[in-house]
Amino acid sequence: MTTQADVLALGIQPLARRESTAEAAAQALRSQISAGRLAPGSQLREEHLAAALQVSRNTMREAFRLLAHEGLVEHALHRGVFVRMVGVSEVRAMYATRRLVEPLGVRAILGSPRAGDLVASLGDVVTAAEAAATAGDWHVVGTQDIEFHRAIVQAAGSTHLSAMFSGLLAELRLAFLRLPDPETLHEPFLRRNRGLVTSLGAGDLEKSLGEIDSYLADAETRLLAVVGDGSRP
Amino acid sequence: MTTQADVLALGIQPLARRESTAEAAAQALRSQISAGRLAPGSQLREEHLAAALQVSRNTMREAFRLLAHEGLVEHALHRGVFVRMVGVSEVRAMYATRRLVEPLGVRAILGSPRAGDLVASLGDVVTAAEAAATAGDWHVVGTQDIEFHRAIVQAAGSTHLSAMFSGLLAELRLAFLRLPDPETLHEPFLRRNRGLVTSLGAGDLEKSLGEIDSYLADAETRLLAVVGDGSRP
DNA sequence: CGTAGCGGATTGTTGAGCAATCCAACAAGA
DNA sequence: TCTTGTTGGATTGCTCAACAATCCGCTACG
Repeated sequence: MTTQADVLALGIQPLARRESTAEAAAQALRSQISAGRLAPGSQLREEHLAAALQVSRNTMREAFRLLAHEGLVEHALHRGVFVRMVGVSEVRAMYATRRLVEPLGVRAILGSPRAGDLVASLGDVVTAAEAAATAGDWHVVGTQDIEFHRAIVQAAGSTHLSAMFSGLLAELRLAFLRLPDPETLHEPFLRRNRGLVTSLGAGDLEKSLGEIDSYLADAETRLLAVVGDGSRP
Repeated sequence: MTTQADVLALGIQPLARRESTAEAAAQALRSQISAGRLAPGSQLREEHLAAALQVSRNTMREAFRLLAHEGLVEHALHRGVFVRMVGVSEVRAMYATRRLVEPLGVRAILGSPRAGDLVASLGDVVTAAEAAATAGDWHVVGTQDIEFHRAIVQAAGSTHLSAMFSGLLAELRLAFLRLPDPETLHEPFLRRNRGLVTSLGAGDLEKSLGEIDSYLADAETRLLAVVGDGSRP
């Protein structure tokens, strides 16, 4: 006989709830946006998209709300929803946040008893990115770069911080979309991420923090150079 | 003639956009929840509330989405929306986050050239809370306590962090609702907040961080003692 | 040149309706 | 008695059609 206690002891969790139609529609838009097929600044008309995805206008609106909360689109009352335009001020804000948050992850990693495991899995991510770079797949490199930093913040152990940071990274991906030449941006970061893994592996807190800081300063500068030239300065 | 540049120079902002009906409905529920009239765990039936607020069911559902994203209610597919139940694990997560984030604010305040102004306005908040305590209005004391810590995090200068923290504090208010005796919880914190203002005013970073840390440890312990006894342990 | 209206297009909101799902109560079987 | 179907009512998920409110580009006018 299995008691309720037994079930709990097994660590069984409530099953992942199926996705609603609105969530599915949102996911469809999400992939279109992150693939760059829906350009930043372009308007998403509910009637048009509802017809394309074969859902009702109301459901479409619900999907828009989801995306708006994630920061992927902007909702202007009575005017419509637009793919988020990431400008100079947004990039500045994102990197201000990263400068505050990522060091927390670095400190947590080095202070953790499982520091070895954490650094090893970070190394795996960089290795995957390096392989993708060799293959010339810069889109994957970008994805792995984002994954790398998400993992760092995750190590801080705060669900709230992780959730916020995931949203920030999704926003950041919007900025990456504006890059004419992904290689120029991502190639140097690959080396920086590898360097960070090395200094983390050596347990050198000061050097690790320095690496993060220079990574962020460099990334911000490069992004601003590109975004600043955009249609909306 | 007033040009667009003139307008921008004056710092004039786009007029406060009127709220949509859904937002208004959400606001109504928000105040009901934070006033404790909608008990945590209770179900919100769309048809019933739509009738009460005299909006359509669709609009009501949109309001639910807004609240769900804020973490005030939980949405279970095909089962309905429920006022968020804050349990032991949620409280632990909230304070883990606060322990990471609030020190960032404290460091930012002491590192700012406007440290004096910042500390002064923090002092005003505590003063207001002390006045409310004298008057026996513990609900206001709680509000000011939350405002105090929101201001600290705001000083870190990250819009992302501030937004996340505001959500966290709204969640925290849900936990406060479960307190049978608000005075017991809030009274000691009043003194701690005053102490923090003092050490901030003295420019003592170590002491300030210590104050924050002991405030958080104390608050977590007290909240866990109450929440742990709740219906959902 | 600036602006005040006009009209089409789009969004905001409503209400009704039906399918899908949940849940509590009951019935059947070991 | 305990477990396992089954069923019916209640509630949510989604759609559809319609109308009101609002925005925006256009035109005409001073």
